[in-house]
This record gives sequence, structure tokens and C-alpha cells, in this order.
Amino acid sequence: MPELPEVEVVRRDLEREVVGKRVKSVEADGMRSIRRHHSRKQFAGRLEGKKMTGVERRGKYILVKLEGGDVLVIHLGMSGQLVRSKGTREQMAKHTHVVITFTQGGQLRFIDPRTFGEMFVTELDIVEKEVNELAHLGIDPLENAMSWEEFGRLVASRHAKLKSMLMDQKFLAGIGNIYSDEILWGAGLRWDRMSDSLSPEEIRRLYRAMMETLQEAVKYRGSSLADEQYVDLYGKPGEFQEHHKVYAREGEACRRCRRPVVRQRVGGRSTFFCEACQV
DNA sequence: CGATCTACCTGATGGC
DNA sequence: TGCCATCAGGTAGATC
Repeated sequence: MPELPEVEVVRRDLEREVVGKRVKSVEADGMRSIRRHHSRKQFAGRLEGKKMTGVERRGKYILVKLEGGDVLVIHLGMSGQLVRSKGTREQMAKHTHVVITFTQGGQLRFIDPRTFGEMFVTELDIVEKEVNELAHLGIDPLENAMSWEEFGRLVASRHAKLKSMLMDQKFLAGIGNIYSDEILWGAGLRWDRMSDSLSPEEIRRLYRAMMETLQEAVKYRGSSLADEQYVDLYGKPGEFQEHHKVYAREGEACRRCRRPVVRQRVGGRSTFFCEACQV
């Protein structure tokens, strides 16, 4: 579900809502969402009594810094949601797996029907070295600004299809199935163009489309598809889906040339593009 | 190195 | 109404 823009929206909401709050108690309904821990007790023990001091993002990972040098790492997977509850008595949504209650009142709830998401606590200074998935993350396009020339060198040094290159978390951190298609439409490039075949002009277009698409998506608070599985911390869906150019628009008119948007299955996933204006 | 498949899960939807 | 297939924002690991 959530890609870089959605995770960034949740990060900003968390910064506003949980920084400065102290954890009073933690409830987990099983081990699935906290599978890296030995026990629920051990997970809760590392959180209880700690104040949350900051919220960062690395690609699709959220890092909630804790007083004392630990960090709560959160990945939302395909269907994970973080939702704030003002009190403790609000109805518990189905598939709520972790509930963090604050001493100041209110809760942070982790809801995840498909359970591909997870949370775990580790030490902040080792998280980017010893947690494999984070250690191998590539450049985060919004966090680590890079020039288009630098981007171009990286792109040209690989030999991969553009869509899989954009989605490779070891290369760029945060881009998934929706935004890779939207970026490639913005750049006027096909998903299966090879990364080492681009002209300087095409590299510049790709870089520009990547930055603009991600920034716009954050501005519109992310994309929620028909099932509205993605919502922000306050339970509100995003609005960027209304600005999608190709994703989930099969058969609809391309916003540039009016030809129907095509859907193709690539490696088991849907890819949307315009056959006329992406070359 | 890159591409492709499977597995991990639940739920919504559409055809018959 | 039920049953079955297909689809859904992610990632890791095996295999070629």
C-alpha cells in the first residue's frame, strides 16, 4: 500500500501527534506484527516509560526515536495503517495488532489486515548498519537531494528496465508500483526502456518527473485506491489518486494524447502506461 | 548482475 | 447464496 509519499504524510502527522508524548503501556495481540522480538513483553518493555523524541523516514520505513537511544521502526507493508485515537475507549478496528497508550492520554494504533507490515524496537546507532533492509537502502529522493547529473551517472551505470530500477529499494528508497508508473509517464518513458539507453535529455526528464511526482503526491497527502486502505494518522484518505495520470486508469484517456491507457502485467504486477507518449 | 516466481496474509469483487 | 478465480500500495529468498 503505502509508498514514499504516504509514509511521509504519516511521518509528518506523527511528528505533530506523538513527539513529546510518553508511552504508558503497550498491547500486542500476537507475535506476527512484532516478529523480530522474542516476546510481547520484551517489545513492550523497550517502549514503556519512554518519551518519543522525533520521527524520521528512510524510504518506506518510519523511525520513531525514543528517549534513551532506542528507536521504534515501523514498516506498513501492503495494508498497514497507523491511526491516532484521542482516548482509550474508542472502538478497536478489526486487525488492530499493536496499541500504544500515552501517559498524556490517547493512543497510537497499528492496524494491518494482511500482516505484511511490522514494528520493532532496536538501538538507533545500529539500525542503519545492522538491520539489513535499512542498511541496504538506496538514496531517498526527497531526503537526500542529488543533482540530475549525479542521478544520471547512477542510472547509466546499471543495465535494468526503468520500472524495476525505480522500484529497486537498494537503488532508490521509497518508490513502489504506483509512483514508478506515474514517474515514467511524467518522463515520457516506457517501463521497459533500459537504464543505460537514455540520452542526457531523457535522464533530465526522468529526474524531474521523479522529483515533481513525489513532491506533488506528498502535497495531496498520498494516494488512496478504491479500497481506501491507505489513510493518514487521522483516518483520512489521500487525494493524489485524483491526479493519477496512468495508475489504475486502464482504458481511460491519456491526459496528454487522449489515447487509452494500457495495462500490462510485468513480473506479476500491473503496469499502466501510454503506448503513444511513452517511448 | 537482472528477471521471474513463490511465499507470506486478508478482503473485496466479479463471473457462473 | 455459494464457490472460485483474480486482484491489491511490499519484501525476501530461491532459481535461472
